[in-house]
Amino acid sequence: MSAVQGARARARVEVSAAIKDEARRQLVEHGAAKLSLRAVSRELGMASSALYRYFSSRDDLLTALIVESYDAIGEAAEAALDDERTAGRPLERWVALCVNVRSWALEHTHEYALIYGSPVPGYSAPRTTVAPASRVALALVAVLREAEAAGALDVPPLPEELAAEARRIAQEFTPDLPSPVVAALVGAWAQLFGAISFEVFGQFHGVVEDRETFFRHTAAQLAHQVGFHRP
Amino acid sequence: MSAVQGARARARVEVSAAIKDEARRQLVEHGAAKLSLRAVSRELGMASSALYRYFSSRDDLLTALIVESYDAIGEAAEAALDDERTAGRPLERWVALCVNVRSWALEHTHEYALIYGSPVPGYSAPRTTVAPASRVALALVAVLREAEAAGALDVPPLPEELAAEARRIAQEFTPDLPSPVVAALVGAWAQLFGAISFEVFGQFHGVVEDRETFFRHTAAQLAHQVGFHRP
DNA sequence: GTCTATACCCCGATAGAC
DNA sequence: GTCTATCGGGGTATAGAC
Repeated sequence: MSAVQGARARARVEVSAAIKDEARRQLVEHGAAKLSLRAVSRELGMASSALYRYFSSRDDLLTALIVESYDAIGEAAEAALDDERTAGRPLERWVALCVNVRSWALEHTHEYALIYGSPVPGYSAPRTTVAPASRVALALVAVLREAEAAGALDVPPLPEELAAEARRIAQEFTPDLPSPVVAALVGAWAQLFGAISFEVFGQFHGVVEDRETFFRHTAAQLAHQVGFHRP
Repeated sequence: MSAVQGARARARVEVSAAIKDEARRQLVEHGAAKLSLRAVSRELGMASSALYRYFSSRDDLLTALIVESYDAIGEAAEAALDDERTAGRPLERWVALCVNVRSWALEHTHEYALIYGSPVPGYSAPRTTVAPASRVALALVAVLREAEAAGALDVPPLPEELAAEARRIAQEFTPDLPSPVVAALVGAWAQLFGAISFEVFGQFHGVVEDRETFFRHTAAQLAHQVGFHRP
């Protein structure tokens, strides 16, 4: 206990953090598939074998980076929920949330690629990543709840073939929202990341110039898709 | 000329094709970042140095794979334009095109990841990839042209801040379509691949079950976004 | 918890013989 | 156009001393 163990624990998290920081730096230069414990240890001035006291394998380190990335983008999304400037205006809040997510992605393109790009070959994410991975979606749900409470939502029409699936999804994740809204949200969620990925991964090069304006329009469109009244 | 040179040329394309096939197989197992000429040569029973007669570098081979992937998904999209069953029904044709693209992606997940997933670190695509990369978008444009000619499009409303950008994009790529339609198309294009990527990369695991029905709905929604009348 | 040393693998690219 | 040999790197992971 006490002083000694406290100091040891502190040292442990500090070294752990230094390893993750350096690993993130290498993500930028070489990508997730080539993340290497040896290179990290070299840069940190440690023997590679010492790292195994902190992360039991390369995949273990990768998992830590993935979880932290999901948490960071999730926090960016959640920050929009606490912004008083948009209190009581759910549409603006929706757009702000999308904008926050996009900004995080543009500022952390390699971490974004890690979680929303191609899966890392040979790596299989453990269940511990599931909860952090859903934070953005849950933040979107929170905005929809506010919108629904404020009467800002029309339930979007849903083709019959989709009704059962929509009910199932709503039942499992947010039974308090109308199932067509939930189905529309899942679609909008995927499309939102499509817009962000195209920008982050460079597909808009030479096509879209004023990308922020363009993105705000996309976000507003997606809002309409999930039921927000037209502005 | 003639017989001998013909035979040589034939042999050359055949070996080339074998190399690319094996490389594609390795893409599946190890991903683009780890594509290795040595591994390919080993599997083919050749010396690694022999491969350099066919591809001057690893990146050169990667470029060939990227171009062929773009061409293949582009062909899948274009196939929808030749389908007589949807002649004269542009909305159905739009949906069919999207469905074709999705099917190709699901059947070639690793090639899809190569072109629409995270960029390969350290690799920079040469200009030769640009034309193949735009085939899907051009096929979407072709459907919109048919729809416009058939009077099946309402011009979607566009916020003022976007008007200039929309005109610029339309001017550069398809001046024959109304600029708001073109702007909406760019958005829909990105969102379409968002829907596909979420499915291909596994984000719908445990969320969406009947993915084909769900996708058709998404495609129809995107159609509406670019101006198709409601069904 | 850190080190050195080690086993056993991988890679891109080139030189020079045939 | 294919080969062997080579240069000069890279990696995961473990053993065993301190």
